[in-house]
Amino acid sequence: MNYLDTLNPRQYEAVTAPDGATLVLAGPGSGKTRVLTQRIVYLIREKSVRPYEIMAVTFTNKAAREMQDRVEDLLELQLKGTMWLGTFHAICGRILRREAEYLPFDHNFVIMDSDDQQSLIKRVIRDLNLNDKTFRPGSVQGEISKAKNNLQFPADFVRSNYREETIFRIYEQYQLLLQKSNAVDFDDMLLYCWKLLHDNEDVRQKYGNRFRHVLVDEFQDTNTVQYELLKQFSSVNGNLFAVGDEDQSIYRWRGADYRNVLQFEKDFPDLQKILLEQNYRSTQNVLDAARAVIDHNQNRTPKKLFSDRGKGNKVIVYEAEDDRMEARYVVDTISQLIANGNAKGEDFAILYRTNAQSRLLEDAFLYRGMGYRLVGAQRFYGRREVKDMIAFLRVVYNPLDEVSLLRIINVPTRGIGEKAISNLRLSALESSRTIGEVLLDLGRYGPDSVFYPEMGRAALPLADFGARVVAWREQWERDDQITDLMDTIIRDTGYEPFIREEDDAEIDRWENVEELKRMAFEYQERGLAEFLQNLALVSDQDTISETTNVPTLMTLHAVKGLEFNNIFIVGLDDGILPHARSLDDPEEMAEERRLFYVGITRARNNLTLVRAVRRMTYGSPEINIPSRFLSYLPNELVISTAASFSGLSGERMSYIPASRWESRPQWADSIRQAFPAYKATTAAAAKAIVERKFEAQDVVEHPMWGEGTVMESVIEDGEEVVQVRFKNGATKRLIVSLSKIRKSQAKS
DNA sequence: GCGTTACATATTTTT
DNA sequence: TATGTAACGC
Repeated sequence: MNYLDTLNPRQYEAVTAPDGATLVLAGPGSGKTRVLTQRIVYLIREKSVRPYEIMAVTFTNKAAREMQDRVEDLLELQLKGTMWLGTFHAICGRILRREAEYLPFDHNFVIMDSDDQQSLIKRVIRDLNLNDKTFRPGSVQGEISKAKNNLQFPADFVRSNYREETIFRIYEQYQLLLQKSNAVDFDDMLLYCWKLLHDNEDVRQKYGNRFRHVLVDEFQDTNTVQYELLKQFSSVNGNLFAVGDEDQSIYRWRGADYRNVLQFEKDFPDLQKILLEQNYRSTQNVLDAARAVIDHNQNRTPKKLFSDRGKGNKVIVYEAEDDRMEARYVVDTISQLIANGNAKGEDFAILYRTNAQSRLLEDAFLYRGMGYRLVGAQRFYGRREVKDMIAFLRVVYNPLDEVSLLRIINVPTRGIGEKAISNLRLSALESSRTIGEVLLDLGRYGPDSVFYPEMGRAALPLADFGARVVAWREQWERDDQITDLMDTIIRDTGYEPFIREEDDAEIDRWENVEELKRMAFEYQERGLAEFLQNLALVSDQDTISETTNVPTLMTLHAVKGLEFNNIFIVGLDDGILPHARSLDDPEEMAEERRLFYVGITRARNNLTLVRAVRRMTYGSPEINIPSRFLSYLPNELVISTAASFSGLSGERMSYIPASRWESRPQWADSIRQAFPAYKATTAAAAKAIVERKFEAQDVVEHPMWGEGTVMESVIEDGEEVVQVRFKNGATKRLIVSLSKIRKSQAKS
C-alpha cells in the first residue's frame, strides 16, 4: 500500500502541494502531524529533495524527535544529522555556533535560561541604583524579551518616557553583561540569528540556497522574530510550508501572534491555503462543546469540525464543595473506572490552568495510593540543587560566566560574603577583567597574586576557592569525564551533606543531584561542552518518563498536541479559568477561551469539567463563581451534578441556567449518576479507533533494523505505536500501520 | 560573615 | 502559601 493512500483528499492535497507557500489550517485531531511527516517523505521520495535540503521547525524537542522517528520509519532511512529538524532555538543555536566569527561571542557560548536572566537583570537594577519596586525584575525581563521578539536591539529600543528610557539603560547593561560572560539568552538566539541572515548577504545566500524546503509546525505560535527567520530561511527558494491552527494559539504572552497567519497571506500572495476539518480523534459531542466555546472568539477562520465517531457521551460538569473535594472527585472517579475494568490509568489526563492546582490532586492520588505522572510543575532543571551543580560545571567550562560563578561562589558557605564579592568586582573592573579571571589568578598564585592584598579579610577563602576551580579545570582538561568531575566537585565542596540537610519529607534533593549525574553519564563520550549546550535547550516536557500506565497531570499549556481517552479539566471558576489577570482584556479573554478549547479537544471520548465553590487562595478560603465558559455549553451537551447547593447564591447561578444543575445530596451519588453513561461507550469507542496488535516481549522483524523485542505498545493519535529494542542495540518508536514490522514470535 | 526571624509581597502559562 | 528580603544578634 502506498503511504499516500491513507490520506483523505484534503490531507493529500496538502502533502502533495506544489512548490511555493502553503498554509495548512488544521483543526485539532485532523492529522496535522501526519501531513507534515508525509510531506517530508513525499519531497524526498517523489521530488528528489535531499534530506539536508529540508528544514523542519517544531515547537518542542519532543515533537522534533517524534517527527524524525516517523519520517525515518516511512523512509526506512536514518536521517541523523542530515535534515535540519528541531526547535527554533536548537536550529538557531546550531547556526550561531557555526557562524560565530560574525558575532559578538564565540562558538562555545553558554545559554542563559529565564532564571539566569532574572538574576542578571536584578544585578543590573541594583548596579544602576534603581528601585526594584518600580522596576520589577520580572516585568523588566518581560519588556526586554518583548523588544527582542520584535527585532529590537538596545539601539532600536523605543524610548519616549522616563520608564522606557530607564528600561533602555537596563537593557543596554544587561546585554553588555551577557556579552562579557560569553552568553546569550533564549531570545538572543533567535534575534542574533535573524540579524546575521538579515545583515550578511553571503550567510543568507548560504542558508537560503541550502534550504530548498522549509516546514513549520504550530505556526500560530510563532512570534515576530520567528516569522522573520522563516522568511529568511526560505528567501531563496520560496518554499515555505506552514501548519497551524489559530484557535490553538496559546502563547501570546510570549510574543506569539496568530495574526502571523494573516501576515503570511499578505507576504505570499500566491499562498495556497488548505483547511483540514475532519477530526479523527473526538466524538461529535466533544467537538460541539469545543465549538460552542471557540465560537465566542472573533477574527478567526470559521471551521466546522466534524467526526464520524458518533455523538458519544455528554460532557459531565461536576461542582464540588471545595477544592479538596474537587480533587477527590476526580481521583475517585478515575479509580472506579479503572477498578471496573473500563479504562486504564494511561487513558486519563487531568488538566488545570496553573501549576499550583496540581498539589491537591497529588494529595488525592497519594491518599488513594494511586500512581500518577506529573508534567512540568517544579521543573527538574529549575531546582536549586540541579541549578547549583550545573553552575559549578559551567564555571569550570567557562569561568567568564558570571551568573553561574556568583551563584556558587559561596555555596556551600565558605566565608565569601557580600564584602568579598564587591572587592572581587572592584578589582575586576580596575584591571578590566572578569571576576572569574581574578578568582583564577588568586587561585593560581595565592598570596603572590597581585589581587591578593586587595581582597581584605576574605582573601584566603577566595584564593582557596579559586584554587579549587583551577584544579577542576585541570582535571577536566586532562580527562573529560563529566561524572568524575561532578564527583570531585561534590567531594571538594562538601555538597552532599550540605544539600542532604535541606532534604525534607517532600523532596529528596540529593536524589535530584544523582539524577543529574545519571543524565551526565549519557554524555560521557560527548563531553562537558555538549552536555551543557544541550541542557539549556531541553525542557521538562522532553524528560517526561514514558508511559507507565498512570493518569497524567499537567497544565492546559502542556497538553497541546496530546490526546487522551478521558479528559478532566479542573478549576472551572471565574478567576482561575479564565484567569483573573485576563478578565479585563478582550484579547486575553480570547486566549483563555483558546486555552479551554485546546483542553476540550484533547478528549477522545469523555470530557469532565469540574469546579469548586470554595477554594483556598494564598492560604485563605475564597468563594468562587462558576466559570463563565461553562455557560457557553448548550444544555443538550451537558450532564451536570453538584455536590450541594449550599454555596450557590442566586447571583452565582446567573452564569449557569438553573435547569442545568441537579441537586445531589452526596457526591458519591453523583458519580453513580454519571457513571453508567461513561461505562456504556468508553470501552467500545476506544476499540473502534484501533486495536493493539503487539504487546511487550513480542519478537518482531523489521526490514531495516532486523530483529527486535517490543518494549511497549501504546495508542497515540489513534495509532498503535510500539517501542522496539533492536538486536543492534537501537531503540526505536515505530507506528505499526506505517512501519513494516512483522511479529515473528509472540510473547513466550 | 552567618543564621535566624519577622515581615512583605506577589502569586499564569514556558521554548 | 511560599518565597524573598531586610534587620538583627551572634
